[in-house]
Amino acid sequence: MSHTSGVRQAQKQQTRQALLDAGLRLLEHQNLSSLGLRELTREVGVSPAAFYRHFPDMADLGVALVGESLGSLHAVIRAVMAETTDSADIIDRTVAITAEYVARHRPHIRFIARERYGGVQAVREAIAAELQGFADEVAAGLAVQPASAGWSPGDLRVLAELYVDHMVMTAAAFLDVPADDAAALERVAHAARLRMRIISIGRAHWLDPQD
Amino acid sequence: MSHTSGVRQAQKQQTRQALLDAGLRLLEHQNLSSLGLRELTREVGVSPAAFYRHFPDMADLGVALVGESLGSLHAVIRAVMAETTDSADIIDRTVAITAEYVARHRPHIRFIARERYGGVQAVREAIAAELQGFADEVAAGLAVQPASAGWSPGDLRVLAELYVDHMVMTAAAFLDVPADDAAALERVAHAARLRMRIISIGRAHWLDPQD
DNA sequence: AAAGTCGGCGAACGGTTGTTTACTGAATGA
DNA sequence: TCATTCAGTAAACAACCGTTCGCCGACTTT
Repeated sequence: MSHTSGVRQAQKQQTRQALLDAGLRLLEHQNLSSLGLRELTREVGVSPAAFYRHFPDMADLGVALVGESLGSLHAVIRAVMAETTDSADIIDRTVAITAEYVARHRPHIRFIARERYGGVQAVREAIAAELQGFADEVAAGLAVQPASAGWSPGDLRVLAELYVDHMVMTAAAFLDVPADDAAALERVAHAARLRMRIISIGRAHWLDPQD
Repeated sequence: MSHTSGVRQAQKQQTRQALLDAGLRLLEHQNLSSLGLRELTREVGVSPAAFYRHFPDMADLGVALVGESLGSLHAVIRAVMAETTDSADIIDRTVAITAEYVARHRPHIRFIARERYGGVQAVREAIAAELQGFADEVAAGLAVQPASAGWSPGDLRVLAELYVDHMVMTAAAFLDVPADDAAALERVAHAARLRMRIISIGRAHWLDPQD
């Protein structure tokens, strides 16, 4: 049995993290599948061989980055869903939170957008699994809302996925905007709120007889 | 002044097309930015240097592929939008057409999905421009519909973009399904129709006072 | 204090890459 | 018919790639 917090382990974690950080930095302008092992270790300042002490593969580093990028979002989503207030401003808050999250984790989100349909299967699958997890949480949150009366579980799941996809779509739109262009940011946010309202109204009138 | 249809030109076009075809084939399982020039020419059966007779760049070949992939879609979209029938089955038809288009142009669509947020800027921009063109057409189609009364041009544009994004989203979902798994295809189609109905209902009730 | 563990290093491996060069030979136009 | 154009070639270039190897030296356990 070894200590989990020895100097050894700490130093190892440190260069592992340095690899992840440098990877994210380099991936801001290129694909995971075109990121070279040597290119990465050069950026960190370690020898190429050192890479293998931490990851067997570049794909493996990618999967680790997915966890780092999306892991902290679960808590955020849960927090948003917990506010059962059916009021209108929940849309505004959701969009604002999305904008802030993108602003604060720009490289992470860019990485996710790039690799969601990228060339590395293991990474694609990791992202898909994470997004499905989000959809699960959203679906659970929707299920307890009064507005969901009359919805079949399957249809509710589709609605949850629509919300998640919309969130991803919004995040990607924020990515295309320079972080300091307030006017453009507001335009994107306005469009996002508008889309969300359309969806919410559609949900509210789903069971209307005339439709 | 040279003939545009000489034997010379025809043969050149032929190997140019061979390069595009081979590119699409190889890009089914990898990124554009990780596709090697030699890898491509090897697949076609020409010398590496021959590539430069047709494209200055790999990025340039990518842009050409974007045109080939999305160019023929304009006509399809215009056709769908022309059916001003506000009836419910226009949704079913739209989804069916999307499914068929994906089935018939699988590698093209996969390429677009991969490179939409991929690592090659010129290609990203080409795709974005093409999608904006689609949104223009959809917006124009929506504008003449009675259901659009009371919508500002800006909001109508957002709605059009939502429809286009939804189409892309649906196409990407079809990509993840093996082309012969009828049950899974129908599941995706069902979800797509459901999402589109939610959006359409939201649109219809947009101006309701209670919302 | 001695023995063991293990993260990082330097060097070497065979192989691939993009690009340039001077060339050939068939289609072209006068 | 003869000169010209030009798509495609073969060869060479330096640069870079991922991966393996044995070794070192600091930390860790006994």
